[in-house]
Amino acid sequence: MAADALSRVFEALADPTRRDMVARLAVGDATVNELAQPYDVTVQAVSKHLKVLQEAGMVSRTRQAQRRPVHLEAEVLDLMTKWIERYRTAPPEQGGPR
Amino acid sequence: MAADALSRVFEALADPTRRDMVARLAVGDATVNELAQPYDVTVQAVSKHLKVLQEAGMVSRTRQAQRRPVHLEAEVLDLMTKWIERYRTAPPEQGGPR
DNA sequence: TGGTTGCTCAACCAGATGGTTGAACACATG
DNA sequence: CATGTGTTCAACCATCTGGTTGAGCAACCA
Repeated sequence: MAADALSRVFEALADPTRRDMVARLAVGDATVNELAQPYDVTVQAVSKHLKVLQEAGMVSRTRQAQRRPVHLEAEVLDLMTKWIERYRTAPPEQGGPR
Repeated sequence: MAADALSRVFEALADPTRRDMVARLAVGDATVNELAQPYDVTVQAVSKHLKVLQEAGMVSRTRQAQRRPVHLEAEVLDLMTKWIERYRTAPPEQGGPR
């Protein structure tokens, strides 16, 4: 995949599992195990997904004993929004991109 | 890649070349050759990129003699915007997603 | 100390992606 | 009809992706 920030964010959200995780994290921080629970994949696979989100700057990790809670960092979404606003058909307000 | 519409749109825009093409098409329709001109790849490669954009519903093709002009269909971007708005840190207005 | 829990790293695999070249199709024009 | 232009299709290739299993590390607990 291309290495630029915008590409990483779009790429990260191109996977429904990852979008789902973002939705889950919007409710509150969660551990890898908690995030893996709804899905029919191994914890390792979920850990990989998180790595993608982390490299896109969308989540951060802390340490809490042996747990590594995941925290949503939604600021990067604004990067995408700024790009998209330029090409939307239905401008949310006049005057170009916010 | 996952087959759902939202994933296809995110995926399509995860490539800087394709984003660039969208930017070019926002100015006006263009043929495959015109679109390929700025890039250091074959016309076939550009044709493949267009196929991705088309399958994401972001462009349509007509026929004009032997040319097949490409037209931007920006409506699908709203799909993405709706998703994103839910998780942005800086809500453009109160009251949840538009 | 030794075991258990939470997580990551490494190696591997099947399938997708983005590029190539070469051939073919569609249409206009000599 | 033959040739040139614009585009796509097919086959191939290297690399990436999303999954697996197995091993290992870090921190708590008995």
